[in-house]
Amino acid sequence: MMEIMKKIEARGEIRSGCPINLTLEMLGDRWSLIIVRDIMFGNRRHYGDLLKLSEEGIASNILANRLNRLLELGLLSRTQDPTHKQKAIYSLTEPSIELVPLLAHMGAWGRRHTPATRELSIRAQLLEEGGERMWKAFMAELRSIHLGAPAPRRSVLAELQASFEAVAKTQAKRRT
Amino acid sequence: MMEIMKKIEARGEIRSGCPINLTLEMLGDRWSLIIVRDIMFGNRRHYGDLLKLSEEGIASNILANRLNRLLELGLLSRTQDPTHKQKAIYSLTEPSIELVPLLAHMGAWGRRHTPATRELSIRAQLLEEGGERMWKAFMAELRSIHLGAPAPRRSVLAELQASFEAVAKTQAKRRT
DNA sequence: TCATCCACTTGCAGAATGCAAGTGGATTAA
DNA sequence: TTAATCCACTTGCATTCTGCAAGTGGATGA
Repeated sequence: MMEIMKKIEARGEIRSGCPINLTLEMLGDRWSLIIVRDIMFGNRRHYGDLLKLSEEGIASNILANRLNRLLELGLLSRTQDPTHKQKAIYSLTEPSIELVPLLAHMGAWGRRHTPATRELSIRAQLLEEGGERMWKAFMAELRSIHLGAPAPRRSVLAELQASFEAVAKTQAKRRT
Repeated sequence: MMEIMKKIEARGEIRSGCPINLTLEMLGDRWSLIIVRDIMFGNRRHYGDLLKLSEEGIASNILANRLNRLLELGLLSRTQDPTHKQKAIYSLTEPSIELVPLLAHMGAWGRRHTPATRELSIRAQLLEEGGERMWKAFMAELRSIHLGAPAPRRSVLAELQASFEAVAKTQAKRRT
């Protein structure tokens, strides 16, 4: 926790000791949480995946910059992909896994107050309806995927993905 | 809801229909949520209050720009102060009042993962411990203050303020 | 062997940020 | 009545950030 902020502190960026302000200093830009979201819900683990599959079209230099920043802040970790010398694997850390409730609330708020598409909202809807119980299960699953913890029985990721694909299919039909 | 985003849509800023992304397009910068926080928890209702009492030292042009943006997005409303022809009163709207759970979570996360000061964390701690029950009561109070709804019995704002002042007092002693 | 993949980097134009100073009208204290 | 102050911003300007397009050098696969 203390070490997380040392870099930011060193940069002289801290404007106040308010926890909301400090959270915004770490994550309050257009891309950092988008990247965390893609790693968390989309299981994108490589730079190339994050770049090419990006729904919002992040620029390559911005992606590189933000990944480095998130590494420095301790919100991501980076390891070698054993199958490919040039591939790096980005993983969530405990602090970023604990962003699950925050992202769930952001999704819930966005679903109510922005023109989010049904296709891209279904995960947020499930997560909202699932409540804290589901968030806990999801966090346990993320700890298994990203931190090597034992795998839990329930796979929230699979549930979310199944619903997304079901909706995507009906939406595709509707479009024909 | 639809109208809220029309301005953003018109600006051609929408990058995807994901609710998390759209929430970030509205609020994902260094200052917008800080302003909402100050109006919500600090009951700052005038431009001058927001500027001079700002813990983080927001610049006057940025404040003006963000207030306008938040007005356009429907996250704030502006009325005349009847006691002073030049004074404007900024109020929260239903969408911004519904940011309470999000801000509560941000405070909770920040308390755990950033070097927030005890003095500025006490409100976040109370709000975290109070849980959804307290958030609901707080939102009812905000609807009374900002939207003219009937006043609820419980004043969460008073509770938060009392605790903050108690901590501020002991912190002041400790500093002597 | 050679095209492709990989994680970035570089150059550059335009936009956003932030500091300091100013604006003109309304209010208040002497 | 007059002068100082308050009020909600605005303006000018230097610095930083953003985002597009193109490129880099080494590893991989056909």
